[in-house]
Amino acid sequence: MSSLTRAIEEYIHRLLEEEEPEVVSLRRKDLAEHFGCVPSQINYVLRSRFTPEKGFLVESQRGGHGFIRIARITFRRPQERIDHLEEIIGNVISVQEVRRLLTSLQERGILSDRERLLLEVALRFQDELVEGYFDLSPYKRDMLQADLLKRLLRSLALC
Amino acid sequence: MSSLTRAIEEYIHRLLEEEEPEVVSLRRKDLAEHFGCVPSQINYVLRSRFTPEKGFLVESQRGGHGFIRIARITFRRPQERIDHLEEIIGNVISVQEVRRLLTSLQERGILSDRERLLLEVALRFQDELVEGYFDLSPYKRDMLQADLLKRLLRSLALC
DNA sequence: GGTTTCTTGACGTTTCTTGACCATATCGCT
DNA sequence: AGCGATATGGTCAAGAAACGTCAAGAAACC
Repeated sequence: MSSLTRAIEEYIHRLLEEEEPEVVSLRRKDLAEHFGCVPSQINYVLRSRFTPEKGFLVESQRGGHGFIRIARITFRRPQERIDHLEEIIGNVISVQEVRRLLTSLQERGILSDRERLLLEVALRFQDELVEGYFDLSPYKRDMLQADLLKRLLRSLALC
Repeated sequence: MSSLTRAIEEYIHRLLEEEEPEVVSLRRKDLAEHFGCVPSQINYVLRSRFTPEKGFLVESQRGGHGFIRIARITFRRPQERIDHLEEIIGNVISVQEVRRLLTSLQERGILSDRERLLLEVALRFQDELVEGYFDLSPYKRDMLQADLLKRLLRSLALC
């Protein structure tokens, strides 16, 4: 009784691995039929799993010969990756968003297990400090968290 | 007899030991049923026993087909080595001393370049934060840095 | 006896699935 | 070229299925 969303996600990932230019094109209706679900389920999978934060771009076109095209974002220079990360993190980031981002980076092999652990501990420590010691508002805490995260990830992107 | 929490903790530890890549995935509801307790008890066990500081990463997802995944990152180490680690970092007070320890760990190949970088950046960031925002005395700042570094090193169970 | 840790349960939030209804691109016919 | 028909894909909301949070009281610890 595995999840439908996960099955579709894995299917698309497999397609991407096979394709050479790391782009796949597919029909929403066909894919939905293949999995025996409503077409809008495909949109849900794309919206939740193939986001820019996870390193994907999705384009589509309606009408006759319509299509959905999914591409991996690739970075030529480290600076591009840094810019992308900073854009995603923004000025404020919640604990949950941090989790998701780190999980994604780990899955993509950008972060090792131990590096992730260090990031988690550093973020937790700062959060404890800022909450317990200095009693800042949750919003301020999320701001400081974004700052720390950006700083840490930027340092890694450079080596 | 506060055995419930311990029983659940041991159960999860046993699962982790069986697994090859030390990761287990479980259903909160099932586990709670298995132990005849409320589901939130599982959260308590995870929060208190499977923290990043202790070398674990916990991820979860809500909603249909939700799950809780627990990964053990740091190696199992004999108690004497853990004691040894405690002995070394427990006595560290100044940032200088911790720096020396870091360099030594790095030279011995126990800490990677990237990991060292993360530690340095986290350290510097916290110091700037504490100095600029909260205006603590240099002595206090030094202590907080040492605390952070000790926490990070412990999480990796290095030594 | 006071403090920390544990246990429970009420209430909150997120994720997934489905379906009705909306928007738009292409084609074929005038 | 214009226009309707057809073929796609998009959005949104509702309901169900998990998991999370928080606070109060009990138990254990010192």
